[in-house]
Amino acid sequence: MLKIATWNVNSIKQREAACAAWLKQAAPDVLCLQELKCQTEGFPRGTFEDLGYNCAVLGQKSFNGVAILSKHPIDETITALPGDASDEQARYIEAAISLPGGGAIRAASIYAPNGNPAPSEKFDYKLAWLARLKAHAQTLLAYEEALALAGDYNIIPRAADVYNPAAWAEDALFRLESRAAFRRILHLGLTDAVMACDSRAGQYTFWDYQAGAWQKDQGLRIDHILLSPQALARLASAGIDRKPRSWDKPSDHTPVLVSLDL
DNA sequence: ATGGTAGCTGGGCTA
Repeated sequence: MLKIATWNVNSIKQREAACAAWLKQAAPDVLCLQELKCQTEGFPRGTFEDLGYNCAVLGQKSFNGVAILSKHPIDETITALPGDASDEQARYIEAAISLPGGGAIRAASIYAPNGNPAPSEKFDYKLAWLARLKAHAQTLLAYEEALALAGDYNIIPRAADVYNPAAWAEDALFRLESRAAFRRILHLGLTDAVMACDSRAGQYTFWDYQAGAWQKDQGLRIDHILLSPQALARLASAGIDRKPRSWDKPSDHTPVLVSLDL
């Protein structure tokens, strides 16, 4: 069984120990990380290599930053989302991974822009970035491989994925433009793995640090794993591990996980 | 009620 996970850690330096602890207990084959908030050279590579993971890292000073950890060999890495050579934000990394027995899977770690306030230049950047992601996803789907696009999409797909939809109607995470952009990506032929297994409301992946959001379970489902048809055909289970959000000094996000029969 | 928290950085931005 191949386990692929995604986790926005909100600073890998603050979350290095938690990340190592979670890797030991959940033992994913692949972990996509977002919001490293460190430069590539500052990534605590040794900690993860000691646990048996290869690391592909795209860092940036202060903000953003994405990585892919893999127990299996990483053959090829792409460190930019095509479509805008002037975009310097570290929000996308993709790896082709060889599996034991001769198979392979392609995985991307995605950190989509937040986009608030909306409307604004930030919101325009979010929508443009999502359009680039759609174009690239179309390219990848043409390979007809097992593919997982995993990460923090900063999009609440449905009203059932937010504790108070009315309060979030004008937020960049829930605006119709954002949800439409997400839906256009799905319509290429990708499947939201958690929804494919269980479409109930309240499967949150993020709880704000403020106002006791975690204690009141006032969360959002904004972290997603999208699968190609070849990966979906092998989907065994998908879910959210809430435990790390309850730990001391947590990230505001918690991991999302899929198991594939590969 | 224009707060409240966290991280990076060294004042303000991002989320």
